[in-house]
Amino acid sequence: MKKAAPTPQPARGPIDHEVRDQIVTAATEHFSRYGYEKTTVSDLAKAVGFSKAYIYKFFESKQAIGEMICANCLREIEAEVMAAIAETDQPSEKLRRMFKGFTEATLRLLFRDRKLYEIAASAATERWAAVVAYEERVQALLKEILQEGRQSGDFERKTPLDETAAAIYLVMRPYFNPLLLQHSFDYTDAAPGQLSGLVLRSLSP
Amino acid sequence: MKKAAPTPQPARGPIDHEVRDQIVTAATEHFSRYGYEKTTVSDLAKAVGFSKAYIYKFFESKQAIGEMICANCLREIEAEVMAAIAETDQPSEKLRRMFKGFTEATLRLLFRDRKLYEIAASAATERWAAVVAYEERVQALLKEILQEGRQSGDFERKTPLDETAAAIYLVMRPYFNPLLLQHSFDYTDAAPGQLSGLVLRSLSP
DNA sequence: ATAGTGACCATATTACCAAATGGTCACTAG
DNA sequence: CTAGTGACCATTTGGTAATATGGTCACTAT
Repeated sequence: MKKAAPTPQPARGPIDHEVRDQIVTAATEHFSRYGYEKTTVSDLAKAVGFSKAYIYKFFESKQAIGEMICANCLREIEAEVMAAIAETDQPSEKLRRMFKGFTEATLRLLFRDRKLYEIAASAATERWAAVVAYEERVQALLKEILQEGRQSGDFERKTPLDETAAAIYLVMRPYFNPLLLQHSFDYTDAAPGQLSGLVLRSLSP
Repeated sequence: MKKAAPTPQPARGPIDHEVRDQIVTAATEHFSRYGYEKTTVSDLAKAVGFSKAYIYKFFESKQAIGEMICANCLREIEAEVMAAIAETDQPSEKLRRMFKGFTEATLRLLFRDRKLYEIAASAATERWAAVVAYEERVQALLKEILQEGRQSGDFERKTPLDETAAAIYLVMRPYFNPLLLQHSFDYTDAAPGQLSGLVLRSLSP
């Protein structure tokens, strides 16, 4: 019962085209150097060597370009966390790493890639498709770990899986949603540990 | 080992003075009707019938007045939640009510008293003394409930109390910090229930 | 001494207009 | 037909001068 995201691929023009990639590359460069707002579509056009109008043959809007970059960014974070998770077999340790990994990666986005954060913030506020998809994937990842833990006997099996997953997601959310994380700087050191602890206690059989 | 809050009573002039109360009354009225930013100190002076300069005999700044109002507001929320908690004896039910009560009260502040929310937001962002004190009181309340539950045998006793309290506080925080709550509207219905459930599972002996 | 204020200052806000930006489209070159 | 664009429009944004606001202080009246 899962409908396609509101804007799965509203892309214009040929999906697979050299110029499209050039635009994305230029946008990544410009957005992360000068920021999303400060970069104009004309800047990107100049960088690619075409006219502004041509950009719009490939992207519906500036936001659509931002959405690409943002999606890449989120995929990167996700990949990093998944790598950390894959290093261990214990479901409980996976949960801990998931928590810590997302917090650190999001934090890095906020500090190291300050400019890109700007996009992520807009994306989260306006609930761009890329963000909705990201959140869904994170929830799916969480559910996988939970199921694995249930099968291995590490986690309790009484509470409905969906409820457990939803609750744990709510616990984690403030630490990988950039908007929320912003208001939790004082806690980012201790929170992942303390909260994984609490969550794992709640999962004990 | 608890130091006094950074600004316990930086109040100017006589603490107990009719005019001070009049100012607070007028400020409550104006702030909740027109908003904190839109209300000028001169407006308050006019409402009270004195000159603007006289206001400053009682308050160090406009923010100090806002802090008063904000503190009242928070005390009200707190009182309401404490009343709901006092209705039951079961520590687990107390926790549930605490969670639900704070969420609903904060939500009401956000919607019904939209104008006052403006102050609460500034207060939370800039960590005014009133907010710091409020957070400390909430944590203390939480600890009380936990200790009660431990003594009655309802809650586990292995995990250090301070750690349990800190973790649960982190779970609750997004729902009674106005800044965070703002980004969680989609979850305010389900979250208190689901999260109390998770927390209580983590507390089971 | 106490209750109270007008006049004043530095900064923040507003109001306004010119320039810049996101976005479209009819059009040309090949 | 395809690749590409200059000219154009409505809306934002940026800059700036005028105004309003937070805050102080020397001062008066009692």
